[in-house]
Formats: sequence, C-alpha cells, structure tokens
Amino acid sequence: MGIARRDEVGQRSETVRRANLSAIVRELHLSGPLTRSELVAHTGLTRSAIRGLIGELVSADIVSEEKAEPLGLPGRPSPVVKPNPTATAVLALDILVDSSAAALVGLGGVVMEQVRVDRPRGHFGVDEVIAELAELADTVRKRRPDTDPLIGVGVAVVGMVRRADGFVSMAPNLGWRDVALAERLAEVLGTTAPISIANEADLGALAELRRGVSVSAGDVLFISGEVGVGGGLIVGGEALTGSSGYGGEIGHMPINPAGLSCRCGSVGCWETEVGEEALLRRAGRPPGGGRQAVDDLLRDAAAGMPVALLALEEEGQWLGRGLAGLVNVFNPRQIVLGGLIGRIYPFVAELLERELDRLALPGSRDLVRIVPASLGVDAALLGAAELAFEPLLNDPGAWIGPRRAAALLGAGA
Amino acid sequence: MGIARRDEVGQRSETVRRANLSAIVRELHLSGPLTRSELVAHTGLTRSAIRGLIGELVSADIVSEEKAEPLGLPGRPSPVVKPNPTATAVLALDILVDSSAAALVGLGGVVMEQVRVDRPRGHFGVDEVIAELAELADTVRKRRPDTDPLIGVGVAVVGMVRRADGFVSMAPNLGWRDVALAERLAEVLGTTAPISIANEADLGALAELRRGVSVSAGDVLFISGEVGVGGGLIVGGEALTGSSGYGGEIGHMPINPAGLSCRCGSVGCWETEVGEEALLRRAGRPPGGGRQAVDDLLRDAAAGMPVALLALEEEGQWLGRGLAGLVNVFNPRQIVLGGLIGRIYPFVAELLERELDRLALPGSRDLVRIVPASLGVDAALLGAAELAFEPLLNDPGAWIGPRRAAALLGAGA
DNA sequence: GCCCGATTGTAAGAGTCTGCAACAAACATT
DNA sequence: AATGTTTGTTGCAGACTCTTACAATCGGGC
Repeated sequence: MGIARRDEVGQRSETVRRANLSAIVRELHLSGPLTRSELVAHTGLTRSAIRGLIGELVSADIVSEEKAEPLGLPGRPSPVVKPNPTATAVLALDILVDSSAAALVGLGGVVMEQVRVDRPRGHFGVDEVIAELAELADTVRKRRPDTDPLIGVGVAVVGMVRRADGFVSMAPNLGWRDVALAERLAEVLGTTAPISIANEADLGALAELRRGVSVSAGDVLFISGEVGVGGGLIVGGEALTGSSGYGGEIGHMPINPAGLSCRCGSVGCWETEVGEEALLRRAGRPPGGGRQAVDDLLRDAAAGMPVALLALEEEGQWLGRGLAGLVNVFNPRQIVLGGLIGRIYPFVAELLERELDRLALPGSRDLVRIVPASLGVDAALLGAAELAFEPLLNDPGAWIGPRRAAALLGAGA
Repeated sequence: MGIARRDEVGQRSETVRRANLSAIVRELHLSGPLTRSELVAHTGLTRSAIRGLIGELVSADIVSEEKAEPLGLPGRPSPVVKPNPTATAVLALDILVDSSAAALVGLGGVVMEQVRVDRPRGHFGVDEVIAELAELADTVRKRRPDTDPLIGVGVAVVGMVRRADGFVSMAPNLGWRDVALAERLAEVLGTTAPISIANEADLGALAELRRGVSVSAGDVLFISGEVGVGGGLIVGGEALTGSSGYGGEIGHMPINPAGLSCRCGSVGCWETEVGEEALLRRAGRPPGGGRQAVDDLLRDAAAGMPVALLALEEEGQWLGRGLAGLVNVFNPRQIVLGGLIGRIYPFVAELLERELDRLALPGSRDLVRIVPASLGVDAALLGAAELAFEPLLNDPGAWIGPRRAAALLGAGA
C-alpha cells in the first residue's frame, strides 16, 4: 500500500518456512479440516515437510490432529488436521446503518458467538456507538472466556476508513467526521490484540470472496447498496484499498450532470440515482422509510403495481449504466450485488443483462456474470473477522514462540 | 489474473535463491549500475550471498563487473555491477494512432536502436500494419546483430488486448476487430522469443512507473488521451489488467446521459466529452484535424483567443468531473496526464485542482497530485520493453542454464 | 485367519541456501 | 610508512526442505 518499498527485498531461508506455514494455515482456514495427505497434495510439499510444520502448529495450539475414521479405502489412514478455533479466535465488530454487531470467530471461519442489536437510523455520537460496541463485545467474550487471548480485532464501518491507523474520515450515515476509531476502541475493549478497521463494503467483498459466492474468483466487483452505495473491489484475488484505504467509493462516480446534489457535495453521483432514496422517490414514497419501506415497495411490485414496477425499471437502467462503466474500467469476472441492490436484483436481472449488452465493451462484457450476494446482513461482520485473521494467515510463525508464552502467562494470572 | 490458484503454494529453498536473483536483477534494471556494496544495502542480503549470486549472473552474461574508479573515499573500492544490454535485449514495438515504432532495449532500460514511422490516421488492414512492423523490427535488428538472441518481444497497441494470448478484441482507431496479433507477429518476426502484448495506455503507465514521473509511486492513474481516452492503472505497484486484460477503459465510463453517442455503441462516454473531437467541436473547428489542429488551438488559446479559451475551460470541467469519480473509486496518489490531455494540462491545471476540491471526497482528494506525463510519444514503446523484460526480472534463473546453451548454439551455427 | 498391495506416517542423511566471523585487499589520511 | 576504513573472500554453522528407506495401518483375496 502506498509507496512501493524496494528495500529489504532479500529473502532468507527462514522465509521459506514462514511461507510454508502460512500456506498450510491459509489452506485450512479456507477449506476447513483436511487430512495430512490432502495438505501434501494441495501445497506440493513433501510428507516430511508437512510433518514438521504441522507438528509446530500443533504444539502452538493453532491446529489439532485427530485420528481419521476409516473411509473404506486401502492404505494407511491419514490423520485429520483441523483448526483450533478457541486458540485462534478473533473479535469481529460491525457498525452498519441501522445495527451493530459483535462476533467471536475462530480459524476456519467458525462463528462461535454472535450478537446484533438494531439501532434507529440517524446520527449518533461517537461515544454512544463505542459504548454499545464495548457492551456487545463484552457479552460475547463472557460467553466464551476460553477464547482469550484474542488473535486480533476486526471492525467494519459504514464510512471511509484510512486503513493504516483505523481513522474514519467520514461516515455520513452516522454523522461522523474525523474519528480516530481504532484508538477509541483500544481504550474500551480491554485487549492488546491489534485492531484493524475497514469499510463495510470492502469487508463484504472480502467475506463473499472467502466464504460466499466469490470463492475462487479473482476479480470481483462487490456492490453494497443501502442508504448510500458502497463498493468493494477484488483485483487479482486481493482487495483494492487505494493509497490510503479510501478506495472503492463507487457510489460517488459522477453519472448524471443534470442530477441531484449529493451528500458528498458533488452533483449527480451514482448513489443519487440508485440509492434507497432514489428508489422511493421514483415510486412516489417518502424518503427515509428504511428497509421496511423498500420491502413494501418490492411487495407491491411483485403484486404488479405499475408505479412500483416503473420505479424499479428506472432504477435498473441507472444501475446498468453505472455497472457498464465499472465493467469497462475493471474488467471483473463477477459482479456481486448486496444489500438493497441485492434485494431488488430479481426484479431487474434481465434488464441489467440487456443494459450491459448495450453499453459495455464486448471484450469485458462477455465474461462477466452478475450474481446476488449470499451472506446477507452479516457479510461485513464476517469480513471483519477475515481482516483480523490476516496477520495470523500471513505469518503463523509469529504466534508460535511468543504466543505460547502469552498463553501461559494468561493461565497463570 | 483470472482464477486464483491455491495450488502449488509450497516454497522450497530454491525459491529463495530465485527471489534473491530476481531482486538483484530488478534493482539493477531500475536503478542502473550499482556497486556490490550498494546492492548489499539495497537488498539487505549479506556480502557473501551477493557474491555468489552476482557470480552466477556474470557467468550467464546477464551482468558484468568492472573495477571501480577510486572515488576519493577511504576503504576498498567496490566493483560496479552493470547490466549487460546486448545479452539481455528485448524488441519493443508499438502501434499508435498515427505512427508505429520499433526499438531494441537492453536491461537497465538502455535504448540501443529506435525507428518510428508516421502513418496517416484512419483504418488500416492488419496485414499492412504487420508488414510495417516486421520491416521496422528488421531494420533495428540488422543494425545490432549482437543483440541476438532476444529475451522477449513486447508490443503496445491502441486497442483492447487480451493479455493471455495477445488477442486484440477491438481497435477502433485502426478499424480492427478480433485479431490474433501475437500469432500473426510470431509468424513474421522470425524469433522464438515470447511475445507479450498489451494496451498502449497500460504500457504508458508502466513506462512512467519505471522510467518516468511515477517512479516510487504505488497507486497511479495514468490517462492517455488521443482520439479516444485510455487509462492505465497502477494498484499497489502493479498494473491493473482485469480478469482478461481488458481493464482500464476509463474513456468509456458513462458520464453524461444526455451526451453524444460513442463509437463503442454507448451514449455519453467520458471520451465523447474530453477526447480530441470534443475539444475541436467546442472550439468550432472541424473534427479529424489531428495533432496539428490541437496544437493550433492551443496556440490560439495562448494568444488569448476567447473561443479557444472557452473550449479549454469546458474541456477542463468535464475532465475534472471524470477525474473526481476516478479518484473516489481508486484513491490514487498520483494522476498522470499523457497525450492530448497532457498537452492541454498547462491551460487547465488550476481549474482541475478546483474541480477536484469541489467534487472529490476529502479523504481521497487530499493526497492526490496531478502531474503531466514525462515520456512523450515513446511512453508506450518503453512500456512495451518493460513488459518484455518482466519474465527475466521475475526469474533470472531461467536464463542461466538454458540461456547459455542457446547462446552457444547460436554461435556455433 | 493369513498374506498381499496400497497408502501414508516416521526417521535419518544429503543438498541447498544464507548468515556469521575472521582474514585479506585496496584505498585515504597523517 | 603506519593506521584506520571499507569491502571482497573464505570457511563454517544453521535452517530448511527433499530423498530414500522403513514401519504402520487399512482393504481385499485366498
């Protein structure tokens, strides 16, 4: 991220071990429990290498080995290696438009505990929300004290987040500006685990990539539409964050110079044409109705009410127009529609395909597939967990020496 | 690119050697000749490791060592390691709107030979252009027969290119559709070196990143404006190609639903508002005048002619509006303006900054800097060379055993 | 119930790579 | 000419994985 460092590029032989440990843990995290011999096949390492590495992971409590059930196949059965969720737990938090949540998630993506509380829409003080999060976190952690100490904390926020230090530059849906969220959370959470914060749509995209409909896709455009429209971009299997982590604000592409003025200060942004407010306005309904109002509209459309159908058609046209532009710029293989936009997808699916045929460049258009998101409200929460796992996945070795010491200290206290 | 392979991720100790060789060669390619001790400092490797690796590179003729001139400093002088351009030469070709070129470039970016021929604008048969390129290639290669055998061939084309196999899906400025360019070139060039092809703007961005104004920048948006508007995106130090290599077509973002119809079949694409034709139209001049017509317009503007100034102002507003959207989506650190857009930059610089202040999101806007491109017409050609170097930079080891054998064979024949 | 083939874990030795430390070489300064 | 500084050279040790041979555990067939 940011400036490319051409420093310290030299590799040492220790690097190999780190990379191999990382490959094994990542594989287990993504695919779930695997036998040793499956790991041999997946990683290309030899049995002896796997043996040594697994041994180390076992002794650090990151994974455990179990005798395999006989499968009815010839040959010696291979022990099953499974992630040890309690010793590798992360705390995931999210701050959405109208709810907050906390969850404890273990390696492999196992959700051990989860709480979500609704919150009316509107502006909320930073203190208020942080207190709410601290309480949620306390609730889940008290239910599972065996997950201490935590590997990390991941947070999803509806707003623009600078990744390096978890600074929220702007969160219009909450009425926030310039909040040092990571610092504030560190004070109240009572854990020394590192805190990573990112945008809700970015993390929704990550969750779909790891656990949802984008598994095994490398170039994905994820759209999360609620009040505003956010975007998460996966490029070559990795999240596009931009130079400071503010990237992906596709809701603020200028699309209609004759359009309405946007909360961001510009005019005719995409979200003024495809956001929740635009949809309700076109159907002649009052703004601010939230999820309920949109569901009513969709029910009316399903019942054949002309105003509702017309509103959805217009929505679909603007959606298609914006998507075509994004397809031309990113050439993704998959477009994932989440939130509001995922809910209206069934009504506009054919229209969207037609608009892409008409407006997008053939080379890029041909391969792209539009699909609805699969993880629902919890997408960002799961993504926050994935974000928190990242350091462990990249360098499990760091948890092997020191971590044991820390665990023993914790037990002694 | 494409599907993320989670296969064969295991690393062996040979990997380390490969990575270290790669780091050294890449460092020399980017920074030019360096002393051994500078290499030690840059890579973080030890003197003994550097010694072994350099020795291998020398014996493979990829680099050579020379005694250092005494610099007036105490201590034993460190020998200078310099790339050996003739043994590491690539052939770079470009097919632009109104010219074609060929060059022989050696490791380190040394242009050893170069030819460019102009060509009137308009549609040209594939055979015609390929014959032209073959002749240009022949010319430069005959002048430097010592560069045989070539390391690779890189080609820049004004069109949409599928990177995997060098297939040109569309090149409106040439009137091409679905041309298997890599195959066709392989037939006529008479070399077995691998041929890599990419879009002209993408390679312009790469050239600026390696040799121009974006050196040491990690997230860059490069804009190449001629008849159309192309874009090259650098994300985290690497080119964004999209899933098939068609990415970066920022000229075809929809920006004005009430705008003109575009060559691509859509309506109101960005390039219909900021391309050459739009600029001339606004100044009340006939389209198709090419570079000359634009230069006339700029001269008139410099002389204070109101129509010309007004046309440039409108151009700047549309430019700013599009840039603001791209800044919101990509959060780049730098925007590089090339081609037509680079030439008009002096006239719109302040306006652009104002428009960004007004339209882009604060977090992303704050850090971004707009600069004109530095490499001129040859940007794409230099980028094509960089593209062709890539395999050598990534794995110099592959040229160490086999390459020597090939060189000896060539000498014997 | 025993033997055989298949598959996989285990253990020891070898190979490859880099880091470390001591020494030698080449330069400037005094 | 002596001294200090920087850097190449060399030999040894450490870390890691691969190879190879062997033992363990399964199903199937006689």
